[in-house]
Amino acid sequence: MHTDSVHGHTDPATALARAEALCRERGARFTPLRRRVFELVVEAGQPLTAYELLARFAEDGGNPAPPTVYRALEFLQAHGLVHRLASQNRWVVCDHPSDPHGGLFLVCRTCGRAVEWADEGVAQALHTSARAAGFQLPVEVLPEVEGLCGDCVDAH
Amino acid sequence: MHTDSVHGHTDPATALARAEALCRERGARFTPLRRRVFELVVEAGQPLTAYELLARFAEDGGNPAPPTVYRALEFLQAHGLVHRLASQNRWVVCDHPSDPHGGLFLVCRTCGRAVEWADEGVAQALHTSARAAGFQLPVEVLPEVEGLCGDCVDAH
DNA sequence: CGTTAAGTGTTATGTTATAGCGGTATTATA
DNA sequence: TATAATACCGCTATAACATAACACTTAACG
Repeated sequence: MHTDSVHGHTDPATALARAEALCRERGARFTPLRRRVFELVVEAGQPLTAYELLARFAEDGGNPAPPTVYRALEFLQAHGLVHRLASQNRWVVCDHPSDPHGGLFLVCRTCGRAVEWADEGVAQALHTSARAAGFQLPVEVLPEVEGLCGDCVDAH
Repeated sequence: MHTDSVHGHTDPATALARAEALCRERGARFTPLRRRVFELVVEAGQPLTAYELLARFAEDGGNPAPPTVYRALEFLQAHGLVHRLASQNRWVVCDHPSDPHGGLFLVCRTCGRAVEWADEGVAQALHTSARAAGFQLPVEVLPEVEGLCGDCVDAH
């Protein structure tokens, strides 16, 4: 029942095509720089810091300064193509940029991998709890929690 | 039914006495420095950055370097006397250091105030969801979500 | 094709956090 | 109580994360 609620396994080419289509649809410019940043985040397959992205540009022979990368990330985030993991200072691809986001990020304390897990139960519990506390939450909330992923549990 | 599940309104003297007792009980040293850091966090009544704490020491005429404050905060956190809001890079007092922590942090986007709201429903939903994703979470999880507090909603 | 807005390069700087060393105070142990 | 072991803290330096501000280029749109 939860088996198809996980995201995170789209292949890079598909993700890129989807991102491009989404931007075209919205009249947003998927420039080479933004495309490259997105591609790097997709290829990483796990959350990256902005400075790790800078380092990968350097490997390419490129040499952008931090603001360049941060601006691209902000653009991608604004269009739902990546998420910022605030608790990790890292950025991660979103594989379902057009779907609603009710759920949570599960981040493995050991290997660092993050899974975006859709679950209306969590979203509802959060909203109910927040309302009881007098808080108004945005429609989409994506809390981040740290734990151990299955692989790392198995590996003791 | 949720009316007594909020924390955050203990007066400073009580909080200090409680912290001191808890440390004595555990054989942990509640040194003047740690006491002072705790006191500053309590008095603030809202989440503070480490550098804001440093600034308050400076007002006192003190002059500690960052590691001094970070170390004290780590100690206090280890004993459950403060929480680190990872998404905010801020630290906030915990008013119920001996009780279990199932719930969430509600942080106001506008005024910055944070409320630690106990709610087993949220904790359960998170654990259920995490298990479905193959993750193992620590017993106590305290996700942070941003929204608008009642006061800031009222003030438009 | 010229005007405007958006995007990017670049420099500089601000903010948050930690490594590591050496000295002092406290605790444990004999 | 002497002394060994440990915990604590001051301090310097630097790492890691993030943004302000301005100049220049390119794309969008009449």
